[in-house]
Amino acid sequence: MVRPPQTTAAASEAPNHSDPDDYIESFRALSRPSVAVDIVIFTILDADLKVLLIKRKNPPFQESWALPGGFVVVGESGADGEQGEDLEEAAARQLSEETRLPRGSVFLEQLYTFGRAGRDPRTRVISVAHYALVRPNLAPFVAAGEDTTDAVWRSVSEVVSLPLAFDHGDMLSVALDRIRGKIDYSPIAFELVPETFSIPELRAVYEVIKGTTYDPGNFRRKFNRMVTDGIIERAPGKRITASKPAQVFRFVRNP
Amino acid sequence: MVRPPQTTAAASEAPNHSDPDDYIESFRALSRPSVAVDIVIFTILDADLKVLLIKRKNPPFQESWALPGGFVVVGESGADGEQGEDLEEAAARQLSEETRLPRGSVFLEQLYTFGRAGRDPRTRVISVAHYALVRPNLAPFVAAGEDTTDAVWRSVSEVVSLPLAFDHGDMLSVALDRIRGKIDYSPIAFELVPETFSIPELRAVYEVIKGTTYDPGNFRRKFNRMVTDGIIERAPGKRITASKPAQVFRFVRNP
DNA sequence: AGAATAGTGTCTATCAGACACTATGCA
DNA sequence: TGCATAGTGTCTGATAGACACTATTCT
Repeated sequence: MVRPPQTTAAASEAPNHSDPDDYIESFRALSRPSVAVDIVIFTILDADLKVLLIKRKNPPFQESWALPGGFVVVGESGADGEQGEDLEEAAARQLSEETRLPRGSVFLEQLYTFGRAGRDPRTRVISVAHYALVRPNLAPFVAAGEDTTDAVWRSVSEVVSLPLAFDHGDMLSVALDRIRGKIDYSPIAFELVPETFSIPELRAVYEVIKGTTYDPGNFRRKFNRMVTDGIIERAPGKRITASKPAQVFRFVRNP
Repeated sequence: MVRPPQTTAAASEAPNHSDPDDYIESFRALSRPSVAVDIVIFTILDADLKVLLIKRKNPPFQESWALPGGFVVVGESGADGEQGEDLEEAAARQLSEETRLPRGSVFLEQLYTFGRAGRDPRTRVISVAHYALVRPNLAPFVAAGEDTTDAVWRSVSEVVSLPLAFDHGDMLSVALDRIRGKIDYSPIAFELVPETFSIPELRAVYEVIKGTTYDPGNFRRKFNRMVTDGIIERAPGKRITASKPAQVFRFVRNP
């Protein structure tokens, strides 16, 4: 097993506080945690909000459920060379490795950075948490065969009362707060329906995320305003339901 | 000058992909950037939004203006020992070192993590940006004598068209977006007035941050509702102005 | 007395919530 | 034909914006 490098040089040499750059440099040497990226990946299946979890095979937290994640690839270089991958790159790579979905087909955004000392018992790890939204029509392709990856969709309502590895429970809470707040003033709901969708389908997304019901008439009126504002537009075809088929719409990315 | 430690062991040994833990460990060894904390510190002085900047004395970006910041202290230990300071601790320490204001007297919150490869030309540095809000009655104590610290309050309207060191210009933009959005649905405006304040004073905060004017009557009505809702309460005394003195209020933290 | 700003009242357009009602396709 | 759900219409209360007006203190 590869051991993390030791900062013996920095630790043994006392910083020279009279030279500010020396002072800074000594702190930089002392500040070399591992940096990870963890992702709270949501989808909606069976009118239920799901999160993608992985069962850990190794300690610590062996056999616990955890969020997908991994370490950021960092190059060792100065001004000229490569310094490794961007944080968004690391998150996108992790996301596509875990879901096997093509890049760009999944909404991905930085969430919050978790860096509490001791959050990983092995060594100091700072994790830049992200969240992702997978359209329900793509979700069945994720974790389809459990032989490809060990990831499974689990109901959020069950998972919140389940101890997750590390501080992943906190990450899930923060991610839930984020999407519950953000759905009201940003178009993230359109990331949790197929490219074309009916108003009742969109309403179901709001109801699942907010945990309340919406009056069908009032909800429709709100999105009819978005049609006249050009934010969404009618799409050809109809959505077949158990009764009367519904008109489908499409989100206009740059109205 | 202290050199950053090299991860020669990890770089020369090929990861053993058949053992997942070995694989992970090798990535962890490869993922040891420096981690910094930078802070966008706002206040309002002379009816103008200000940000605290520092003139860099050393390369890179020598003589450029930069945000206050510093490296996170990270311990080298496993399960039992100390792993260093939390991110919030690092930010609070940096904030109090730079402003000399007592802890807890300044609002401080994590903003976003900037980790683009190459953002620091020396080595890979990932910076967890924060923002802080200093009450205007405390602001004059900050950077009062330029002998204590080298920090100065600069007008945001000037700074946005000024090249800052590293990606600190991006940090400022993100921080501005954040407070402009958040002032509408969270009580952060109360962090930019003295503990007691008049309605016109509070209105001035909104006007400076949003860059618009508010109708005095309509604005007052909104905050009168907050009085009846117990979010703010009348405080004794009056605020002396050039004309009619104004009633003062106090924010009720837990109504 | 007059300037300046605090503070009140009123009209209107917009929008959310509640809810009754109509339309249409499927079993 | 009846059921289920799509889709429409209407009433009401809350609120934001525009703006006219009154109140109080300082100079």
